[in-house]
Amino acid sequence: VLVGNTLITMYSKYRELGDSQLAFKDISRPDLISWNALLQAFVENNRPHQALVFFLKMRDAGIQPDEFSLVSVLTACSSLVSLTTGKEVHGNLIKRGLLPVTFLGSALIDMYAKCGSISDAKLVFNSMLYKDLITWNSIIVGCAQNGHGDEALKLLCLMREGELEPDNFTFASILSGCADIAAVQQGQQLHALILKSRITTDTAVANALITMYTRIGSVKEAEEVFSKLETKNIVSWTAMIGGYAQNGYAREALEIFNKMETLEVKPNGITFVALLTACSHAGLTDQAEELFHAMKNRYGIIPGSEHYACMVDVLGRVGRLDEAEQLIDRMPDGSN
RNA sequence: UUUGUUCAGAG
Repeated sequence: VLVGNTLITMYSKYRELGDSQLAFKDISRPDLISWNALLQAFVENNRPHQALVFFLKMRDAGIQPDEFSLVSVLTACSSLVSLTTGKEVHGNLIKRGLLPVTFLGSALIDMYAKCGSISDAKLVFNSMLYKDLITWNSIIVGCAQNGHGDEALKLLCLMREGELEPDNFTFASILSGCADIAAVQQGQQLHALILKSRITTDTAVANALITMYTRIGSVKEAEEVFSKLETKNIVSWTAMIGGYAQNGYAREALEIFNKMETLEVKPNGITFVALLTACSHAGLTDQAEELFHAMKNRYGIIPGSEHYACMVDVLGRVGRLDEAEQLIDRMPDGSN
């Protein structure tokens, strides 16, 4: 059993979910850890629905889920944005007298926040006696992602009044909250605070700064953060391209995309959304068509409805309405 | 041997 359980997890880390399932089947008497390991494998490999199905199967098999199982299934509810299922799970753990401590607590907060019920998230947060860094981060992220950037900032103050030091997760999400409400002053204050700590070099934090600055039109500041950042990832590049696009700098957007290509950084679907909007805002029809073609043929990215929408916009703006219509007819999701 | 939080996306 021990070897089998280890195998389930190992295959899951290597994104071989099928092998994890086989490893589970090969265990003659799977124990609670076996069930938990495969449940978590579904979650980690972006199969939240299968995770829920497996969770029900587990109960049918007479296995009482423990804290590990519940945290995993709550994570699945978060990614499915399934508030009703999440509440059911919460109700069950209340009935069983399980308290929302550490892992369970933050999983609940995260579930409620991701499902848009920030009031429930706060109830859980306030009911918790011991709050660690991740508990705080979970509620701060919840506020930041639900348009309550001001509350996120207040929570940051409260957190620092206690003995807890915010980390890169805290700053990245708060900055992104500031970008959403265009809280310029707070954002700059945070930037100053970050420069004093050694979090400056964190990629996610820098990426959030880039977005914050381009949202308020400070392209120069964003460029400075971007150029100083040594560990650029695809989000950094896409944020900068999108920042240029939103501020009308289509040429610059296309230029750093070329730079990306020469450095052999692989763009993703979101990168192309940013590029196509840059073209559509600037009326660069030919470039847009080239990019749309390249994304399929050179990069093997299947265009989604968001890319088709950009192209329809591009063609529509120059009066090529028939072609726009034909494109819609060829869309994979024509109902969009 | 199994569990929680962050950063980029169009119309």
